[in-house]
Amino acid sequence: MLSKKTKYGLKALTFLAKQDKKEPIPIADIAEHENISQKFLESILLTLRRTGYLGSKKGKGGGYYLIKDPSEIPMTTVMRVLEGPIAMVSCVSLNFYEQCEDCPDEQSCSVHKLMLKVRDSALEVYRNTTLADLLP
Amino acid sequence: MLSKKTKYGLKALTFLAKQDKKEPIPIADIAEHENISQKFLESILLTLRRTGYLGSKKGKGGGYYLIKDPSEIPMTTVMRVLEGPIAMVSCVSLNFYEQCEDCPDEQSCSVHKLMLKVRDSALEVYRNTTLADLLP
DNA sequence: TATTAACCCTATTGTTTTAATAGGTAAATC
DNA sequence: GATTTACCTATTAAAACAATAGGGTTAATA
Repeated sequence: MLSKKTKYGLKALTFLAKQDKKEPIPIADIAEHENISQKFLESILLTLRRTGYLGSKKGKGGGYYLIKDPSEIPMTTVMRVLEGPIAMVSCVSLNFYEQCEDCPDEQSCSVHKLMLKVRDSALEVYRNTTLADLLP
Repeated sequence: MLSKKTKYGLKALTFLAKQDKKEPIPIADIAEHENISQKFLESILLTLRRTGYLGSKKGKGGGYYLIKDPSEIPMTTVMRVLEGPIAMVSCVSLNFYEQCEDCPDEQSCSVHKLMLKVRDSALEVYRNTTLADLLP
């Protein structure tokens, strides 16, 4: 299941992408429009800033805004930062690889084989989908 | 992340598929060969029986065995029984659909849009992969 | 420079899910 | 009828999740 963190993060990004003017939007505004706990959203936006696609400005008139055009923001980055590894098992993860402790041989492991396919298909979706594709 | 339940279940099915003779294999044997807690595996195999692909026999000489050929066992069924819905959000689930409580309009929801794509791609993998494809 | 409104950070808590354990029941075989 | 094996119920320990609380810091504005 998708975590609420990711769900809220995506909704927040979409909300920012929909803004006409690219002025900073306060957290409180996003939280209200998307029905998200403000404090929770705060931490999510902080996390999202690590993607480099999201900028923020402090003080009066401040808030969050997109640095890049939505069409330049791929879901691979967003999903990895919010949800973590795209792979369902660490032994098929590109960015978070770890050997399975209980698995004697990766090549002959059925779980490995299946999850490799699933990862590849998910990756193709995320790579070919940008924030712009998610707008109404 | 894939649950251990699913991981173990897949390993157990693969182990059964690899057997030359199709005689029942006791849980204890599967558990030992695949390094799985026997009690945990018990409940997993019970769950898997609901797919209709797995048979069991009690008493001496009993155990679990595949009813169908591995090539006739698609991953869609196995994954749904073990891991639950293939969709990452209930509003895009085919078999476990539920409306999101916080979402005013599904059609315009960015999460819905993205997760629909992800579901479709995962579904394609699971539909086109049988237990036979996972054998070494 | 004082104020304001926003971002930033740490810690805690309640809930749910997961992974496993324990103990007993039912059925098949010898 | 003793043994073997699957079947069922309940409990628990640990982890992850979703939020809450409270305060601290920063930077515009007046």
